[in-house]
Amino acid sequence: MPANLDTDLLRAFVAVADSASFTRAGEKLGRTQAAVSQQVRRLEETVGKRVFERDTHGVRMTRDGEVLLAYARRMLTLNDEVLALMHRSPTVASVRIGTPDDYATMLLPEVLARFNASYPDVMVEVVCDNSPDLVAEIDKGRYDLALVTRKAGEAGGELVRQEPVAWVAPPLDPAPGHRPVESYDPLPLALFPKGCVVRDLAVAALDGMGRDWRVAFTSKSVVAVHGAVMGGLGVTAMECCTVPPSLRRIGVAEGFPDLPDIDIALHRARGTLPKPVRLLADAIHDLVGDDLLGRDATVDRRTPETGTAA
Amino acid sequence: MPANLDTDLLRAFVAVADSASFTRAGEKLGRTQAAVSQQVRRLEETVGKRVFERDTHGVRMTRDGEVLLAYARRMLTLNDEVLALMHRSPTVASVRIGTPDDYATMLLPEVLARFNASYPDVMVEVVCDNSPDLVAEIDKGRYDLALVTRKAGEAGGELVRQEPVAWVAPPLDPAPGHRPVESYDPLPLALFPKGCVVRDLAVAALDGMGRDWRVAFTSKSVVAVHGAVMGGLGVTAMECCTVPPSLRRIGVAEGFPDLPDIDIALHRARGTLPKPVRLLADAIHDLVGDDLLGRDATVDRRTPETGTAA
DNA sequence: TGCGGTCATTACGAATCGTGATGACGGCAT
DNA sequence: ATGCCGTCATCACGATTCGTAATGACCGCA
Repeated sequence: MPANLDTDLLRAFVAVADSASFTRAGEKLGRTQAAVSQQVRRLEETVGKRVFERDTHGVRMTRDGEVLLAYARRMLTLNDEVLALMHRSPTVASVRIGTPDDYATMLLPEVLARFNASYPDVMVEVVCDNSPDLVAEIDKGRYDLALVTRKAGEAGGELVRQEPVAWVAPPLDPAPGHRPVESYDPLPLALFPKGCVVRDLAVAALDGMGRDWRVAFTSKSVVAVHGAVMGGLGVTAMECCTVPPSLRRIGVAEGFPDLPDIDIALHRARGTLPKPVRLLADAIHDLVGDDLLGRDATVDRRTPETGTAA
Repeated sequence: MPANLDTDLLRAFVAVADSASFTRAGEKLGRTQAAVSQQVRRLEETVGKRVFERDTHGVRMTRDGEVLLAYARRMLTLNDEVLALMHRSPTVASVRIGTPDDYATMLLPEVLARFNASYPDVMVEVVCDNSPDLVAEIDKGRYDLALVTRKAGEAGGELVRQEPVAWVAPPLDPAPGHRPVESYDPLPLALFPKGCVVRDLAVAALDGMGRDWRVAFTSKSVVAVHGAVMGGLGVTAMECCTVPPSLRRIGVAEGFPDLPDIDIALHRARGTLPKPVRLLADAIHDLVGDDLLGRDATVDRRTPETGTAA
């Protein structure tokens, strides 16, 4: 609906305003005086107002011209700024990856550190959101990559690795007469908000065995969930690779249902991806998929049954 | 030197960014998809960077594209703003007049009041500066009119009226033994800054009769000079029409030299002036030139000799 | 393997734009 | 008064640009 002011015309207009002369403006612009005259005329036609009072011996600006001049200068400044910005600085290679908070905290730092060691020029931007939203938005081009959780065997994205999920409880309190929180009924849970795949698995498993539960704590932040469990607010379920050593895994021995593994999947934005993006995707496959991370000495991979036998 | 980003191209670029599709952007713009494709290509050529990663099934923005997008939006916002501004509001008739501080204070208010009564729709903007600067700048189009002082009979501008200049001293102090300030030697003067015509006349006249003087006070503001004289800091010279009744005129009786009249001249900007400007110019000629102002009962025109005879 | 969607490319015709010449007008000097 | 020089406006023309329509290449999906 609104017309577009041709930037060339604005440039000519400003030149005339500055030099108070069509002829000198033409010289400054490398154009003929006739060209400048026509440019100003065209500009005046599109704004619908006369911007200069011409006369056989000079040029004066009208009030409307002064208003336009201020805007024209701002527009040209932006024009020049962005051109300088684009032209000087070589495009910095960057990758934008979306991932849930837990992977961003427990999985990615190691990957990014190693990746950065190999490709120090690539800037990586990590955005946290829950997995379903990430999958929905990657097709809109908001991310180059998305490392998300999906239910085992589902479609969508490339499988990076399968990851066991464990129940996690606070450390045992040696005080006499203390009842562990996992024996409460209904069972208090510290969970991620709705939309989290592991949350769905956990409550489905509890429902399947007829165990009552309630949500005692919710946060999108994995460290907050850690803290809540550590503080005794409840138990949680999370991927083994995100369980800190200070917490205690529990399982069938404590009367908890087995939880299926989940997939850690990598989605790529559509289209031909820039090289840095492919490089980071490869690094994720290599480092996350090859058991190099999150399964080392501090957090071993033993199943809860063996690991939590009292 | 810097290239110009065609606003049409920016509009197309933003449309593509918003719709994430060349085809839909084309529909939104009323163009063909092919046209949009070429527009984006041209834009990319002028910025020297690829702004979209295209692909057979969609479009994603590059990092450079995001930078450009922010600027493009700002530029288009300015574009639309100024067009709305220019298109909606009818040009308000306005006149910009430059004049020295003393006329602006003592002469113009009356003129403008009467002018406004006849032409209430015309907005008058008064800018104060000293006469030589005003004359220099009116040719640059900064003013429509300039009402200035010039030496009697000089060229430049239209003579509005001739105005006598008088020496002005503080009221007499009846206290016994008090010496009037005009008898001091060197004579203390309260003057306008350099560039003021009356100032030049005054010091030239004093120098011509060999009287010593010093500048005791300087201000561009006529009321400040009034105050300085009233406070006894010194004497001054000013056009009769700007002498307030509270001050005392002096002249040859007190040993002061006669001062030549000065001209009050009206300059017009070059070119064909808008009607409101011509109307105000006429009003100034009528009201200032016809002795209707500044020479009435409160400040009469009698020469200093008769007016200050003790 | 075709269908339907994407964007890119091409050829061509119309519209635009800048040039160079010319005209009108006013100031200034002769 | 008259001619000269400067201003901006106008005009016709030629080169360029731009948008269209048609076509092609490619990919995902059924």
